[in-house]
Parts: sequence; C-alpha cells; structure tokens
Amino acid sequence: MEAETTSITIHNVAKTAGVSISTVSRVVNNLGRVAPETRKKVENAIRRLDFHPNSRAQALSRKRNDTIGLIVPDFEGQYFAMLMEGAHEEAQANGINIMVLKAKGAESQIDVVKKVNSEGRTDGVILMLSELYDQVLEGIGNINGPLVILDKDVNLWRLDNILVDNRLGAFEAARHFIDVHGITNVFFVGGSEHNVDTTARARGFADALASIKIDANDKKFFGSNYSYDEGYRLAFEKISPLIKPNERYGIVSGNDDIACGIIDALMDKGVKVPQQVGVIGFDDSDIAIHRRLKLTTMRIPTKEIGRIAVRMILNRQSGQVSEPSKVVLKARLIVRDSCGCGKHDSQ
Amino acid sequence: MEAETTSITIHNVAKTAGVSISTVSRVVNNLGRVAPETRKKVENAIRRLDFHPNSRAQALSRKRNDTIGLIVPDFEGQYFAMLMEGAHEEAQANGINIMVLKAKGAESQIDVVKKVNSEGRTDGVILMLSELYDQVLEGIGNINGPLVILDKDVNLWRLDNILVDNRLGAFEAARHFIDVHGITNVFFVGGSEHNVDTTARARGFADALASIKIDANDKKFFGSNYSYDEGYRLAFEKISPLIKPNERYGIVSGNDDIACGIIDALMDKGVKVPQQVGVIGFDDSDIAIHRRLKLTTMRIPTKEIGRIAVRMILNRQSGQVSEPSKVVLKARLIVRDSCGCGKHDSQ
DNA sequence: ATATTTTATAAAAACGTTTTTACAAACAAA
DNA sequence: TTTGTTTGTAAAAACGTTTTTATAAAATAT
Repeated sequence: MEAETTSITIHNVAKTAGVSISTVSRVVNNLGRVAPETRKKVENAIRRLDFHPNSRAQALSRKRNDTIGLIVPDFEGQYFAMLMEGAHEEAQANGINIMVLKAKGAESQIDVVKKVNSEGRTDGVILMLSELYDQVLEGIGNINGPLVILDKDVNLWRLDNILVDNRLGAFEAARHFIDVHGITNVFFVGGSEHNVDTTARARGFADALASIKIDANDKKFFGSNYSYDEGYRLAFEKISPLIKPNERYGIVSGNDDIACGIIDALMDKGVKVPQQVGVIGFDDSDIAIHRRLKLTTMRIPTKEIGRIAVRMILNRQSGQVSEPSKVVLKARLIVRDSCGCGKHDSQ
Repeated sequence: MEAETTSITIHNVAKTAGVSISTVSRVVNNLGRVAPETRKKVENAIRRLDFHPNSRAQALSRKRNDTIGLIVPDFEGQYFAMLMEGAHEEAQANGINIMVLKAKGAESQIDVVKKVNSEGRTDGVILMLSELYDQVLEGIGNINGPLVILDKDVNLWRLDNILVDNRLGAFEAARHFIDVHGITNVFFVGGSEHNVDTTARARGFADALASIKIDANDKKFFGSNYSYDEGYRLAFEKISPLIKPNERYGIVSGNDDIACGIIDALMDKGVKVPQQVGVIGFDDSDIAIHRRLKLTTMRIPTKEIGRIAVRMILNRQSGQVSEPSKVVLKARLIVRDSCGCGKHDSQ
C-alpha cells in the first residue's frame, strides 16, 4: 500500500465521468451550455474524487493569480493591522488573496513592485509609499499591472491614489478647541518637520488659527520623530514653560504616541490635564483607550483605505474603469476625555 | 503603433540568443554545464529583453509556489504584527512569499487550510489555532502539505508545533516578586478561565506559590476576557479590598491590557503602585512602554515563533526533516518599573 | 584510424488548466 | 429529401516554464 502523492486532476474527473476534460472545465466554471445529465455525471465524479482545480494551472492558463500584493514599509503599529483588515475583507469577499510584502527604502520599493509585477506573482499591487516618493514613482515607471498608491499624493503621476486629508483633520482638531471649548491658546506638536503628514497637519492647524486671525508661527513644535518619548520631551521642555496659571490651553498632537507623552509630561509638571490643558491625538491607535485618561483623537479610516485599495485594483483589472482615480478620505474626531470633553474625576 | 501587452518569454530569449529554450532555462537556473560563450549570449539576451521568468509557469512546472500561507484568527493587537515580522524575515531570506489568510472559528480554519492546500496555492501552512483545536485538527485530518501549528500543544497529533511555555513564564513572574522583592502576598489576575493560556499561566503561578509552601487557591482571579476594562474591574472590585495598609503585594497579570487596568484601578483607589503593589504583565505589547509607569512584563518571543515556523515548513519541504518536531520557547522577564524595580518618583 | 566516452545543446514531454476549433447529432426550414 | 441551424461535446492548442530524452560534436582511448 503505497502513499498516494499524486493529486487528482481534471483528467481523472473526465475519465470517471466519461466525458472530455473540456466538459469538466465547463461544468466547474459554469461556462456554456451543458446537458443536465452530463452536468450531473460530472458533478458526481467531482464529489466522489474530491477534485479541487489546481490553482497553479489555472493561474497559468487564465493569466491571473487571484492574488493582490500589499507592500508596506513595516508591520509595526496599528496601521498595518487595520489596513490588512480592510484589504482582506474586500479581497475575501471577491475570492482573492493577499500577499504581504515589505519594502522600506525607495530602492527596495522599486525593486519589489517591479519584481512582483514582472513575474506575474500578483494581479495588482497596493503600495504604501515612503517619503521619497517622486524617486520611487520615477523608478517604477509605467508598470503594466494595476497599482494603487496609499497615503501620499501622487497627483502628477496619474495613478490610482488613496489619501487622508491630514490638513483638514488637524484643522478640525484645532477648531474643536476653539469652537467647543472656547480655547484659543492652542499649540501643535508634530513629528519630524520633514514628514509630509506632519507638515500637512501643521498646515491645517495654522489654517484653523488663521480662521480666527491668529498667527500660528510660534505655536508649532516639531520633534525628531513620532514617539512617546519625543512628545514627553517637547512638552516637558518647550510647552510647559509657556503654560500660565490661569489660562486654558489646547494641544493638537501629530499622533497618539506624542499625545500620550505630552499628557504625561504635563502631569509630571503638575499641570492639570485635561482641566487646564486639553490634548487631541491623531490616528486613534490602540493606546488611545489603554490609559486612564482616554484620548480624544482624529481617527484615520485605515480599514476603509485597505478596502478601497483592493476595490480599485479589482475595478482596474476588470477593465471597467480606465482612468486613474484619487480618493481622499477624511479623518474623524473621536471625542473622549483628553480634550476636556468627558469625565476627568481623579487628578 | 499598438500597445505591446504580451510580455517576453523564454522563447523570445532563446530566439534572440540563437539557442533553445532549454538552454535558456539552464542558464537561468544555473543547472548543468553551459559553454561560457553560450552562457554569455543568453545572458545578454536576457538583459537586452529584460526577461523575467513567469512565476505562474514556474509554479505549475515545479509544483510549488514559493509561497507560505499564514492563517490567523484576526489582525488585531501586536501578536500578528510580530509574527508577520518574523515570518517575513525568514521567508524573504529564502526567496519565498507570505500569503496572509484569516480564519476564526474551527470550521473556518478547517476550510481555509484544506482549500489553500488542495488547490496548491501555498507550499505550506502556518496555523494559529483557535481554542477548539481538537475539533480543528480532526477536521484537517492528514493533509499532505507541510503544516505548523502555533501556540497550542498538539501533542497527540504528531504535527510540527511551536509553543510558549506559559506555565514557566508565570512561574518566573511570581518568583520575581518572591525572590527579588521579598513579596509573598501575590495574586494572579487572568483572562477567561476557559482560555488555555490563562490556565497555563495560572498553573505556573500556583506552582511558584507551592514552591514556597503557599496555597494559591484564593489568590487567583479570572475575568471574562483579556481587556483593560476587565483588569480594571477585577482590581477595583476584587483585589483592592484585600490590600492592607502596611503590607506589600505583587500581582501577576494574564496580559498587559489587564495589567494596565489593574494599575489604574489601584491608583484610583489610592493604592501606591508600584511602591505598595507591584504589577507584572504578560506579552510585552506596545502599551507596556506607552505609559508613564513602564510595565514590567513577560515577553513572548513572537517574532521568533514566526521565524521558526517558516523554517520548519522549509525544512519539511526540502525533505531533509521527516519527523514532526515540537519547539517550546520561553517567555522572558522584561524588567521595567511596574514591579517596583525601577524608578517611581511621581505618585 | 576506429571505437568509446564525455560534453553541450536541441527537441520533446510534462505540469493541469482554459479556450478555441471542429464536429457530430438533433432539430427546423425549404 | 436536402439544406441550414442549433446544441452538446470532443479534440486540440495554448499558457510559459522545467525536466527528460535524444543527438551531434568533441575528446579520449584503443
């Protein structure tokens, strides 16, 4: 009794059912007309033999993989998880798979996109772009397969593109302090000044102040990155000296990590948060609700981005849509406690 | 001037180089002997035409995809990200890809594993198992492709298996309070009593107490899940009444979320943490360092799990290893501040 | 010089599908 | 009856590789 290693193929089914392989194929794929009794014979054979079409042969013949490549710079933080969630949901609903790839630098991104595309390993690619995106887009050139660019505006390149309106998000965060809390002493604390997200958010912040005729120039602070420690440092060193006893303040943060650092630094300095100083984060990451003072924050619709990205690839693939499209999504204010809206009993 | 859509194949290369396709194949794959000048001709043609072997055709012919399936119940939390990190690292180093799949219930897991395997979409599968794992393993039966089971002990089933020694981890956490801090008033706060991780950790905790002749029965507390809020509730309602003014205590938590909830609840009750009550978490998730009081916690080597899982599949595939192996990894104590070891100046 | 072995390459078969083409049988129209 | 349509199915070609088999040329031995 030898181990049976060869899997059963369409030929076996055809033979068992007493028909040709093309008939089996037509039954499996619901193509063309098949006489009812023939269909039944084939279906019985399929069931009896437990036949599953070989996806590799299908891929070669159909010239597609039913697989989409998702290229991200890293797997850290919550962004990737949410993106994956959305992408997988839409993909699964359409019977296709997600291949996850990692590419960080410009060169690496170019390589991965080209490789995966030229080898036909995926039917389309979702690329989360790094900072140096002109360089990357130039390098990618005009690849033939569907390609969706996330998070960076690639206006000039006529590519499918999904963006978040960071400017508007920060604008609304600042306006929340102004409109709801009546606070006009607002600061912005971002990540690196070279980060496009930070600059867009800083712009929205400035726009909000401009809308009430206040100049934002001396109210923006930048760090070297998006970390808790950097937020702590900036608040400890730069912000806390500006806090006067009987004034109320609002701080718009570049992300939630920074916001948490800011809050802790101010508390350590004896400043009442959120009573005297309100803080609004950005991203609505996990940590926003894993603290005593729940973070008010701008939620990025990351899951939606993933979903739309897959949809775009599918549309492009089906040939229905021929023009590249750009989707701009809004961040949404999630009101919790750190802005001063909610409860803030103890300390 | 028509749009050139057909990609260039090995035939084009053969024709351009003036050789047969088999020669091109041998050059591409470094197989057999090829005369130096022939090789050069072929290599030139490849470069001139920018030829990339079609992975779909390769897959069909080689009967493999260079793709491993990673099946997880969800993409939440940090576990998935770290697993992905490790798996991708090892995969990339070996020129293979990761396809991410999601399957939550037992039925879904069975379906996905069987489907992906029978269709030949992956060369092997890494499965993060759900609670009902006997049912799943029974359903999967003896599939032919490589399969690695994560996190649950599948001793009876003779499958490749990677585990974390949760018992030992909790044992060491409890011993840290006993040995380093001289605290014997220790509690355990876990997730659901039906969760195998929780029960294993509770067992380790009890073993540690048994090692100093203390009965742990009235020192273990269980919640309905692994959440911050549940930790807060349990500490607020069950633990805090047990805290006597002049005694010191230690709490071993089922995970970091629970630990954070515990800390905040005790602080809200006016208990000094970590001065009077030390807390040790489990998992070393993001939130451990995104709080003022940095969490001491047992780090699960998740990245390592991902890496080893891929390696196991590769080994199995190459046929070198024929016997299923079980790898048990240790959790490691990451000492920070919440146990009482580090700094704890303010409040 | 002829026979034998080695080396380098070409030709053909295989991988398991889908898709196109061809062809009977059944039916309808003339 | 002949001719022309459908209709259902079979046969063959295609997808682009790898791998096996065959063969000519070169190198070595006799």
